[in-house]
Amino acid sequence: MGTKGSANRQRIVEAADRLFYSRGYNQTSFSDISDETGIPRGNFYYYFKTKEEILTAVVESRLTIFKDMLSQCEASSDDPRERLLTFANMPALNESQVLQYGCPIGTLSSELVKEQDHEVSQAKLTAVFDLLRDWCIEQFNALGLSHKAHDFSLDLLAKLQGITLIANVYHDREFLHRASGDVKNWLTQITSN
Amino acid sequence: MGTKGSANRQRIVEAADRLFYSRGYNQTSFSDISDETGIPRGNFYYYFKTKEEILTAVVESRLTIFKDMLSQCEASSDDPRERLLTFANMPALNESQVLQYGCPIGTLSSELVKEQDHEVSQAKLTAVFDLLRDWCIEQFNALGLSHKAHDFSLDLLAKLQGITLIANVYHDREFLHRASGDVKNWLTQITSN
DNA sequence: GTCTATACCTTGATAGAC
DNA sequence: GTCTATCAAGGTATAGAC
Repeated sequence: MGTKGSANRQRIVEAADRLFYSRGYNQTSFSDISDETGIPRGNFYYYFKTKEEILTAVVESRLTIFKDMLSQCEASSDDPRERLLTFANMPALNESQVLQYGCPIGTLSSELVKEQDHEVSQAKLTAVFDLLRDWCIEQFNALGLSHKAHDFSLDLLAKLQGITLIANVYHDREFLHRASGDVKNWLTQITSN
Repeated sequence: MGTKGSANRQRIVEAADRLFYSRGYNQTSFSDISDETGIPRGNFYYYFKTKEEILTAVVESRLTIFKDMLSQCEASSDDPRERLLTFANMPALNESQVLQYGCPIGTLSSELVKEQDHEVSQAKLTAVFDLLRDWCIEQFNALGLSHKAHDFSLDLLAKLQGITLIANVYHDREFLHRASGDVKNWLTQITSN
């Protein structure tokens, strides 16, 4: 296995992933990651040259997590309509995390757009959004809605980001589920003909 | 005038407001604010005991800005329906800022929910959301939709936050305006009977 | 490959002269 | 009221022993 297969490296990325999500990137220090993993600070630089490289690795890790999530959506049904419904249910499914910390890519994006550095990580983050958008487009295409597939897909992402943010700010479980239902109703409506 | 009327104090808050918006709270240092205002770092502590107090002052400043914005919405028409449409158009109206830095309260909230400190500022931030929500509720009430006023209001906030976040991530001006139009269509639909 | 020690800088915050 | 000098703590990053 290559350098990326190191057990320590993976433990660092996993801990950083959790901490970046629960505290934010800028509020997570090497000491925090060291405390969580038991790996001394100085040892990080054997695996990563800078803190941003850890960030990049975390974003890549989230990319594969979202790929797996999309695989689950595909496995849920052969019907693209059902797949989209499964997709739209993800925020509600991850209720407790969403209420506490928001969306793993939405909140991180909000944090990173504000900085002039981290261009690499930021590009990779946008790639995660692209992944989701393109997957949705495929589903809409398969439903014969190719003329509106792009707009519908961005709409869907915006709706989910919006209810996630409001549910997070208010820690409102009720709203999260009610609004998720509304999104699913909207999906059924636009995909029925 | 009270202590809050000091010219220097106001200059600090205004500079901090801009910087917190464009760089984020945690990424803005006293040195940054000092550079912008020309006021030496050490002098800040005459006006504010901690950095969080500056944050609180900034949030209070944004609260009054949003109050003014709502006043403009009310002045735009006597019809609550028109007022809501004016409100829904705000992200599109502030296009350039939204595309670059997102929503002034949405992004700040996302940043602050992740921290255990800043409870005071966080509470005041939620108060800004409450202000907007309650104003929307009033408009829906006036339209005879009191049974759905609360849900509609949260929906509206979520929609605007969602399109703002996606427009920000993608720096997509087209989407911002198209999706704003959709929200306004939705408003006309649910308020017509 | 792993760990310790440490350099160097910036941070928020303080003390005290003027 | 305003400013300079400085503090202690914590940040990222490096050097080098094992």
